[in-house]
Amino acid sequence: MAIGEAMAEYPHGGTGGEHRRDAQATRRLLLDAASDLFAERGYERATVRDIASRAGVNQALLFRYFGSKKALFGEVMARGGHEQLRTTPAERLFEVALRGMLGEGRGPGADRSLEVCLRSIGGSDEISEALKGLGDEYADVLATLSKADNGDLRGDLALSWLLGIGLMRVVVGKEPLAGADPDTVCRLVVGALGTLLEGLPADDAGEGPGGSGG
Amino acid sequence: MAIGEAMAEYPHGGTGGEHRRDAQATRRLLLDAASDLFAERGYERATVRDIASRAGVNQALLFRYFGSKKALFGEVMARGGHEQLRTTPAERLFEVALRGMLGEGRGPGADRSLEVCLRSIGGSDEISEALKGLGDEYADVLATLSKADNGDLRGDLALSWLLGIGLMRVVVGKEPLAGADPDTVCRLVVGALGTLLEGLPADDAGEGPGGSGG
DNA sequence: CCGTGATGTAAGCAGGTGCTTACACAAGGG
DNA sequence: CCCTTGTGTAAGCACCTGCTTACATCACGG
Repeated sequence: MAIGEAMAEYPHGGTGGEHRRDAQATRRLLLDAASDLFAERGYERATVRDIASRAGVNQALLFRYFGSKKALFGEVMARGGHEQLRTTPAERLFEVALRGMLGEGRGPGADRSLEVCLRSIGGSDEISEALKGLGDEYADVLATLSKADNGDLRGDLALSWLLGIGLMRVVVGKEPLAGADPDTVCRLVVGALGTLLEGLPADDAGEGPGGSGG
Repeated sequence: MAIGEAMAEYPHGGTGGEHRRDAQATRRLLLDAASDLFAERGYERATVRDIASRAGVNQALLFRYFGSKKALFGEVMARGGHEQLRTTPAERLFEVALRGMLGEGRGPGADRSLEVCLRSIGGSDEISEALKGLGDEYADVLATLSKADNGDLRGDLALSWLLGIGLMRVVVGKEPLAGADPDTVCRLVVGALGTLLEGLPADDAGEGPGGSGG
């Protein structure tokens, strides 16, 4: 995943498989490793030693290139994220983000920003601020889906549900939610949210309580 | 369980306000301090030194009386919690828990178990297991509010929203949700959940998107 | 009175954390 | 060639963590 995506051409034309001395390449190695570990363990539990080890470099380089663990976290969040926000129309954002959280299209390079957020809760206050910032961007878009005067609050509530579902499913692993079919979950949630955000394109939003097949 | 069963009369009949050498009393002091700090900072960020300091006793006593930080956490969770679960009828549980999370009736001695859960996410796996257990109890009750065949999944989804709202409001402090009127939030959420759990007593569940006054 | 045991305390230990420093190796230019 | 500059590395520092140990202090029984 992380390795081998830009190791083709080195400035000195190295043909060997060994990674020669290339600051940009090791920088990216560190960023990739940090992205993975932050998503897997959250900010606090991902140690700089683990990150450097997974990147295959010395941890001192991490501080030479990024200055501090927090700065590295900032670069990770700034790099990976926001594609989903930019490329997804508002009325599809909730479902796309929800399906991303439910594990669909969790390929390499997928946007795991929300996952990182969930696993980093309770860390330092500065981290919480960074996470609040990302949440704001999502909530702002979701708020446009309601014409009510408290549309921004409704956007917050929709985002809350999104994160709560991710919390229980990805972080806690609570059953039966953790093993539930993404389609079923999505249908139930989007249907219920139709009351809150009338701009959501409901599959079959009006379905009764006994509806959805498992 | 262990506390409060022999507190009233001291063996030496002490009438003074000063706490004499009383193991039960210091045990309770430690439990109270731990309860507060776990709720404020979560499990990991609440250190045994802070807990002992807030209790006004030496930290060695913490280990003498509880053995380990994890055991202390277990006693805290076993002591405070579950009153809400036992004393609240199923159809009111969601709203009561939601209002508790929204800050109403947050007096001393209130059940902050869910708050502790939220702030302790990402800690050690054993802690996550304990939190999953508490979540199971809530979700089981909520699941009874739907007659659908996937009622347990619907219960999980309702609990997810509850925790997600607490996450954004209490832990992250995201506006406008953090400062929103509990009544408004409750009305919006319970209304939307009416689609999911038909057993919820909706205030005015059928309200349209532009309804609720802010 | 002193001894015994429960209670409280200061100091320390082993391990982990983010971060720094002193040094080794590889290029490029004089 | 040597010297400078950029890159990689091992070792260590200062601090914090949960937890332990050796010691003081009080209540009570002889």
